[in-house]
Amino acid sequence: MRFSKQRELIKNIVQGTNSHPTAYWIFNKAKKKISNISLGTVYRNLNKLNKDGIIDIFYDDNIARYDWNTVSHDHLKCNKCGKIIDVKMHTKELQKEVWKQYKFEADNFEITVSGICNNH
Amino acid sequence: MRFSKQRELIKNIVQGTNSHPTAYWIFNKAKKKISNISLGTVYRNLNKLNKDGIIDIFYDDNIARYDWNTVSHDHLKCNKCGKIIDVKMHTKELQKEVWKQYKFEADNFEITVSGICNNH
DNA sequence: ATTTAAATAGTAATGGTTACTATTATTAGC
DNA sequence: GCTAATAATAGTAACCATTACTATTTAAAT
Repeated sequence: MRFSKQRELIKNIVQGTNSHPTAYWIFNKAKKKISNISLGTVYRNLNKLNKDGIIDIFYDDNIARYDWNTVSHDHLKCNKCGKIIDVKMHTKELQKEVWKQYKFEADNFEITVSGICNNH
Repeated sequence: MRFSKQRELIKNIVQGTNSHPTAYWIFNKAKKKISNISLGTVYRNLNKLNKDGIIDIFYDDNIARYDWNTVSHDHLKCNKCGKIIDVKMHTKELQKEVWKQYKFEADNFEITVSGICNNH
């Protein structure tokens, strides 16, 4: 993969926020540095960075969000303020449970917890 | 809400399968009974049935899937055959965990487990 | 039976994302 | 440093899932 200042910028934007941004948010942020950057470039690079394991993609309902945190983790989503908080849940018990009950070999857990965060 | 044979059909299709169908799949199935049914009608009624608590919507990556099972439950997704299996995980421990560690009042858990199902 | 408004079919529009293409820019070999 | 090869880009068109619009049909209350 060849260097490009667009990809470098996009990577830095994702790695510089905890806000789990959408592609469009990243695009607008990027435009402040490279005013004619293309939305297609943003998507192409986000996908490329994801395939290389540099960033993470997850879906909040039906839209993609990007995350610098590539180690498997979970999300707490506040019903009052919409904030999404990164957490790491203990899944060992769940893993045992699905194996015992369903003979399912789990290799990944995606847990989204909805509720009310500690700001309310 | 007024009766309509289209909505009745759509409800029966969703309630008659465990396959977690997409809107388009439901549309095609519905066309066999009402050949000129409109895709918009399918979407409108799926949303209406969901708002009335008759069916459930969840998102598999970025596309909506519909489920007759409206009680909170979780999914095992097989990486080999793509099959999505309904399960009910025990979330009491997780609930305690998010409260103790993050002071987050959980009211719903959405857990998707990826792995290999017992057909492989 | 008549009236009223909800629901529909058909189609256009929207929003997020991907594909295409001519041009630009990185990098390897001289 | 210069050139050649080709990866990456900007700009735009296309795509797909979903929603909105509108004239017409239909359920059901009077």
